[in-house]
Amino acid sequence: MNEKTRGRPRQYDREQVLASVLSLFSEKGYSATSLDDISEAMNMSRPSIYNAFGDKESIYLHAMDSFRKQMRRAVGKYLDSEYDLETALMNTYLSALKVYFSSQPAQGCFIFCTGPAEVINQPVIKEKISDTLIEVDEFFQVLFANAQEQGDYPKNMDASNAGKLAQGVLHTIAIRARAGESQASLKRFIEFTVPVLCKSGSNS
Amino acid sequence: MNEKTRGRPRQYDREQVLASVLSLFSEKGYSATSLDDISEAMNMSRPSIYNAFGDKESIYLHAMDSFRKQMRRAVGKYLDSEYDLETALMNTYLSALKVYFSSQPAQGCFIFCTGPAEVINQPVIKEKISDTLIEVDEFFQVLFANAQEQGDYPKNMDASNAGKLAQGVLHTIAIRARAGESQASLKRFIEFTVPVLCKSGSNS
DNA sequence: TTAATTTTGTACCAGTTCGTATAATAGTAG
DNA sequence: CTACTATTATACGAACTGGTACAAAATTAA
Repeated sequence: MNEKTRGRPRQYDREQVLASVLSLFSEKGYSATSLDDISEAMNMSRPSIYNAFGDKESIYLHAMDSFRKQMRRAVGKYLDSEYDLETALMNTYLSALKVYFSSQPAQGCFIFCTGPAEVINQPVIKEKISDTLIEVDEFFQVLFANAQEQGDYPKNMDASNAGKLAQGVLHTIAIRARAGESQASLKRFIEFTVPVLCKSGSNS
Repeated sequence: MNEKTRGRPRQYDREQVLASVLSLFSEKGYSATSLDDISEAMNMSRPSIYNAFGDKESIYLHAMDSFRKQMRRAVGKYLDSEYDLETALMNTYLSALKVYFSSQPAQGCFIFCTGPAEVINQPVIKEKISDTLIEVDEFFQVLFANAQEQGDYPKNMDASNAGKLAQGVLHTIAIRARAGESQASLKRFIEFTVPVLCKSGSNS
């Protein structure tokens, strides 16, 4: 890990500056953030940044990866099937809520609040967002499929679309948090929603 | 309507240039759109634009209003209580889907795909988005409340949160459309989701 | 006609944008 | 000590940014 390499040693910590730029992009979005802003936030000179992370778009993509990693750490454990569906969903949403409200004012989901604006003219960002959608859809789908095997969720329901709906809840929470809705209000929304997602179709 | 006023007559049609700039902002988002872009799209000189719509932020707000009006025209009729809940929801989503896919490539919802990125540093945009959230929440809430009165939806359910969830479906569809998910796939998603929203809680 | 009023077109500004060429710096390898 | 290598700092540049001063143009009112 701490191998000695040739050349002048870098003065920055990769994880740390990525966290800084993630926070910056999360606040201002992609287009409104300048390389000067980035340089200041990272405390690195422009050429160093370019050398380390590439151009602006590439920096943004690194920030997206960083955020995804953060979210995986926060909710990945709920894939372990020791949780029943309702608990897993509830914990997942509450963990996400914590992240969405982790700065003042709340900024919601970095990817789904700042990314979509750039999608039309930045194919690489579009690809990354699409990729994220798929990963999260699959995360939730597994939750529902597991529940089906354990008799916790009706087998005639489509776990794939159930997963999409579950991610949809995440999207709306993210947008609402960023738009100023209170954490308490969103928690109540989650408490309403989780049973709806779990019980749906049981009488069809 | 066509009253003669003093001064040089304007050469632009207000609705028309608003449609142009809406389309432009929808594609590029707020920050990535320059006044030169706007000037070209509107076919108006910079000072004329400033005189007619104010500064860039103000133009964006006008575009948001324009989009809201468009959506109201598209789905407003489903508030008429001659539709049952399931039909009203279904029609609303399908109408929205049409708007989200009305250009190539699909751009989803102008407000919820391009707006959130700007929210943190543009209080006025934040306010407008929050306002839109409330209006749409109320739209759906009325649908559920009406259904409750007609025995179509369980009275022990919270129509307010049901409305929020219904809008959440709109958000996720908008994001997914813009990220490249196909219209057919989203239509299937809607067909899965609507019954879930309607039947929820009937056995609690 | 003349004055008043509104919109339009030209031109400009100071500040910012992203990116890079060049050189200095700080370490390792032999 | 001398190469070699990777990172850092300075400085620059051409293009673009949002906004506006000013004068010309096109209409109505008197």
